[in-house]
Amino acid sequence: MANTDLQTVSEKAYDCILSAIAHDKLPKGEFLSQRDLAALAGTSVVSVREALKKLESEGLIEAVPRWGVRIPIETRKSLEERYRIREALEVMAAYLLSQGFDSETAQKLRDMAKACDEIQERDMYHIEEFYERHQELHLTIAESTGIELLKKELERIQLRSLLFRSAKKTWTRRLEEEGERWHRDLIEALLSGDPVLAQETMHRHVQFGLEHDLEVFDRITS
Amino acid sequence: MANTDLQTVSEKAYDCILSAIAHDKLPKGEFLSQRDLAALAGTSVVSVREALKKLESEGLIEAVPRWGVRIPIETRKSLEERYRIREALEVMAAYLLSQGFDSETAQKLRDMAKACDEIQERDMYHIEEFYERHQELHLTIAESTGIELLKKELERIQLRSLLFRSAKKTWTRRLEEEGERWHRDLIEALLSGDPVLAQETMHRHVQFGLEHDLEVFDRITS
DNA sequence: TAATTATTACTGTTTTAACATTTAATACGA
DNA sequence: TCGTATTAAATGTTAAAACAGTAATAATTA
Repeated sequence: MANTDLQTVSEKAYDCILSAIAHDKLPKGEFLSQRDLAALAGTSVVSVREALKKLESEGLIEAVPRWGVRIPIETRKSLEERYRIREALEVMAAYLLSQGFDSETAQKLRDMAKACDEIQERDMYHIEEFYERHQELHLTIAESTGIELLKKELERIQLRSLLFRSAKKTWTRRLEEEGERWHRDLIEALLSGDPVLAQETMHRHVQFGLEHDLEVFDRITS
Repeated sequence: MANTDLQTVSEKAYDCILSAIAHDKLPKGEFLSQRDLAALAGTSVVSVREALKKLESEGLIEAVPRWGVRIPIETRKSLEERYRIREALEVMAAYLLSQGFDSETAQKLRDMAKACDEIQERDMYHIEEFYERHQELHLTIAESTGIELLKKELERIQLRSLLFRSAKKTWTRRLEEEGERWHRDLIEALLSGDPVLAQETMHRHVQFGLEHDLEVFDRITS
């Protein structure tokens, strides 16, 4: 087969634009010039158009035929909708995981949960690292179900949170009030063997995440 | 804004290839020539590449960089994985719908369910129409929750079933054995106001769909 | 001066052609 | 006849230019 090491020019453009979105280098809500994006990425227009097609499928940009593309502005509703999909997928993951797992993955999940809790307790200003580990933990949960598509879809949905990431530079009081064994408790519920407990705990976990993000959102937009 | 009536050349290529997949005009599992696809669609190569990018994001083709694209061969596992995502989304839809709806949508759903049941009872050889109405009903359920993203994601996942559609030209005994108020019962459970009953009924409904498709799949591949 | 027309400079879109790599076939030599 | 080298055709990929619209500006006219 082909050498999959060196990335395609189109992928390079994708990474470039994605990074620009993540670091708030691009204006939101207004249409972007594809030629400017090509200049930014150092590629031709068709390569950025391929990249934009992928970004559109991930919900990171919205495209209007014959008009252009723009980065959607996060709203309270888009936040809630995204969390509903997350909840659906993650509760399913919790159910499946509670139905069967090997001791190896169990240990891995416990370790990752512990790492999450410790970052949160040790230094609550390392928020970037916390979010990274937190997302990694949730993706690993999905992966551990054996349903590959579940991880893939969750990853896709989670990518949208980049639209809101730059805003989440600070903790909310909610996070501090959570117990110091927050994620470890989640994992233990998932590994308890009780599907109802697993689903219920995951439900509350995601629900908490939504409320947290909404609090940040309201603070910013006010 | 722009005239959204006339479709883009890229969209035309998309429709063309999608139709070709749905009607089994393209070989599965082996790599396809993009130039041939361009000739088939009557467009240039870059336009079909844009179309392929979208098809890839929907899981209808898989792409290997610098190598090509091919239509994935449906397997027992891919079937099960897809149904797991469906279940996650649809159970969520059932929960949300049971929590609140207006009488107008309730009536619409009852009508659609009745239509489904009647097609099934009247003439069990109109399978194409049945599947169309059935899918329409489920999408309307998702839509009625008010979470637009839920319908969108379900639509995306359901599109993958095209890979298997050509095989589903016959009923299985399972379908005949189902009660003649099958879908009406589902809708009544969703509208009962009891979230647990709603979720549980939807769970069984999707589970039944999986078992049905698996039966067809096994019959074909043996 | 105000309104209208024409021109210019942008936009997204699409095609054509060129590039780079790989597969297949042919020709050549032992 | 077998094996190797060379050539030819085909592939995915990318860039550059042409196309088709739109918006804004400049020019012209009433």
